[in-house]
Amino acid sequence: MKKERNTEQKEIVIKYLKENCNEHLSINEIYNSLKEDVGQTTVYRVINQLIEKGLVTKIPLENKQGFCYKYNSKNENCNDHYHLICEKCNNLYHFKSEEVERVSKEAKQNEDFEIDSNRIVFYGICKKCKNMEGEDES
Amino acid sequence: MKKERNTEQKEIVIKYLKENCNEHLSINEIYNSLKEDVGQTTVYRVINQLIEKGLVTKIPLENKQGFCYKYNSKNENCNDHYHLICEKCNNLYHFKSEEVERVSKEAKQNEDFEIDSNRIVFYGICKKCKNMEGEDES
DNA sequence: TATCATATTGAAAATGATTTTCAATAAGAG
DNA sequence: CTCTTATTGAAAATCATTTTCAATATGATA
Repeated sequence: MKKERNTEQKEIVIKYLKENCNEHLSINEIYNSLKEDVGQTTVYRVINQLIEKGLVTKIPLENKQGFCYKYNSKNENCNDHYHLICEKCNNLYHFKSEEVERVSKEAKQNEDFEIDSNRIVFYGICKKCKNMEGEDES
Repeated sequence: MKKERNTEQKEIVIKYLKENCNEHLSINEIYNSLKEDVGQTTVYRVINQLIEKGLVTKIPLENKQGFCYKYNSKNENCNDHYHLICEKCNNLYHFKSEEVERVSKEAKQNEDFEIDSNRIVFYGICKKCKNMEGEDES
């Protein structure tokens, strides 16, 4: 039963995540913004602590290895949308859907699986990349 | 315009993937099964070729870095289910849902985003882990 | 069938993301 | 103020994946 301590670095990371709670950040984005005050190892550590507490959501990147992270501020409107990741450009889009709730219910009923609404991600092709298709293969 | 060649190794990997087309395999599982005939680098290379052709789907692992792969045999019933990954045990479950189709339509209409039906993954907690909850924190 | 250009292979090295190690520091309880 | 120990950060270790490059094998062509 170790007691967690409050440190300057932890506060800085949390502050930054809160300020950018509607973006999905890579470790590098976070570290580069804070590198004068917080080491990379610590960024990883603080974020992992926050994930354990359920305060941060980790979303796998497409194609590349690595993840992006997002602070789950329950006051903000971060629970009412889902995610679309484009397989071509890797961009992440927010997606409001009325049907997703029903999918969650189906999963619970049929599979007894509790879907984590913060972690619903669909992969595919975004508008931009769809329009560019064929431009490079004429 | 390089012409692709047919090699023994390529055939071995493809054969193995086809035989296990209803499982999601990590590179290690594949490599360990074939290591007497195919090198690891080649496993990676062949799989990447198949992904480019759309014959193999790559799904990010949860928590861990890395991916798992699955052969998309269009004859088999691999297009009629989606995926649930447990955040605790990392197990992957197949999930049949009638609602998911509607979500895809919504995404197309509202966001002009073409969801790749082979790559729909929901994260959450599976039955087994839900039941175990609390056992380690009394 | 023999020859040849080059795609493919695999071991080793390189890369990139993340974790571990460990000595130095600092939080906070007493 | 002191002391225990959680935390930090640089460097090393680890793990997944890609790149390099010399050796090999494919398949087109003579």
